[in-house]
Amino acid sequence: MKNAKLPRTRPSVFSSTNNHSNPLVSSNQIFLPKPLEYNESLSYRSTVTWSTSLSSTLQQYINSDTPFGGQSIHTRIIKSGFIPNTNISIKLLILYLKCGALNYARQMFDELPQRTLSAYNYMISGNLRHGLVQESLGFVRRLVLSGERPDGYTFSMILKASTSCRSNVVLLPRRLGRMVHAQIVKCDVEPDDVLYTALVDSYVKNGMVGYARTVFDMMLEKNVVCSTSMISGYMSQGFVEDAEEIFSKTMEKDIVVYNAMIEGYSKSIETAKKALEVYVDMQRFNFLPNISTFASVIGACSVLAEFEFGQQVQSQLMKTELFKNVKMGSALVDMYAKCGRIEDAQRVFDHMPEKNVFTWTSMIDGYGKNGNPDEALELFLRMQECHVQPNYVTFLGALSACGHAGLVAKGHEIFESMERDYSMKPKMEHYACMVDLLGRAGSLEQALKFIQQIPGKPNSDVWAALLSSSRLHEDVEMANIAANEIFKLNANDRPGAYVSLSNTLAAAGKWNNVSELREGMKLRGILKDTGYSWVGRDS
DNA sequence: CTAGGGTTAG
Repeated sequence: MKNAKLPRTRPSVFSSTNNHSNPLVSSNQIFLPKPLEYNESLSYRSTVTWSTSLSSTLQQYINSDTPFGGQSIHTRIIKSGFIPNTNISIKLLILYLKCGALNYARQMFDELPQRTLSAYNYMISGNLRHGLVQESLGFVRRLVLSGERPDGYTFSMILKASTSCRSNVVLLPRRLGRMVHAQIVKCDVEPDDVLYTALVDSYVKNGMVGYARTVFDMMLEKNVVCSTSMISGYMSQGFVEDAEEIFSKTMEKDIVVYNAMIEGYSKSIETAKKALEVYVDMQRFNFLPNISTFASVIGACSVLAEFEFGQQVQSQLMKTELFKNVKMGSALVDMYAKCGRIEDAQRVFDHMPEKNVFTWTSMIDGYGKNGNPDEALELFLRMQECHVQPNYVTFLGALSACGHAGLVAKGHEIFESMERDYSMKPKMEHYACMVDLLGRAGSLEQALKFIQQIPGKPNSDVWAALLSSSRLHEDVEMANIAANEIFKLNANDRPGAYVSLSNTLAAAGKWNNVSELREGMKLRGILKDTGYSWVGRDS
């Protein structure tokens, strides 16, 4: 297969799709000039004319919104036996990239007489834009091996590739960002705004806001794009005031930067009210909310349980075409459910033309949390009847519904069906849910036994579930076991475990033990005399 | 040919 040549006459790249029925495509083909017919007997001069004509026709297809029709030009070239020059080959390559016909683009690339830096960059960009990160990085590799030196375009795409994928695709992206940064310096590439922004974003996406800020400060003029990255970075680390400072200094605001603020604010209950303010504010400046705006502001309403504001947002959403969107519907269902407005959630749910696993999960979880676990489990069944595959969050919702209803046997059944029927390996969260289920029902011994048979090391969530059940049932001995396991595990969870344990002791009237515990915690440095401070910045 | 934003749990 590796050495397979292009067919003399190609099958349509889009034979599987319906593009020929797209009226835009056909009308486009009428308006575009047809290249001259190639004739073997034409003079050299005519050949040049034909090439020029082909080249400009291809360019028009590339520039159009409907590049698909351009493939017919390639077919005609092949049929005529004409050997296209490099210019035309590159244009065909760009055309195929734009169409998403990446295998054809690759073949055009491989057949080029010489591969220039820009040809590499086209391949890197095209593959990246169609989500093929591995392929894209493969061309980076080939570029480096060819001895050609990458330029600013290449570097910004490498950074984008490393941030647009999950860590297992590129090894250690956290370090990769640093390495690329070093290579940029080494290759003597003078970064422009775009490359600076890509660097800022790469540091931001890896949680290194300190480095991001350093690069950000190196830019003489901060544009709205890099400010947005910086804002998202600060927001994701909880540095709200730093984000606000950048936002206030951003002169030419656009919808994306507004959305970044709304999204950042919506993450915590303390700031979510500001998310609503920005949402109102941006509309005063005539920015119409788009799909991201709606998603974030609906999220803010969920956090605040502000269903009345949510209703207004919904009515604005209804005026757009976005109300049909599954993500929007799911966000609304979730919002109403989180606000305790389960009948509103159900109404949105019923009117949705299309539902996905997110929609079902939100609804199931909503019923579970609003004191109707039976309905939750009923929905869980109906979802499976509708052939929607539950995911691991759905199982958490179903299991916690069982926990709230005290349906221990049912919980076990669902837990077992997870692996048996869906080949999904339970995660620690599911084990924690089961411990909660058993513990809540008062079977603390059984919960402990369950923990002991968990494959792998139980984390502090699992022990915390046992601890809170112990507290619920005032089982001091079990609370001690659970809290001690947490003390051994995660420093961040110690204060919480301490509070829970000392409450259990207090509830059982064991005041001596409470003060003993307090002294012991101080000695071990888990409890400080003054308040806690575990807020730290990176770098 | 290069840069920024969006749904589900605890």
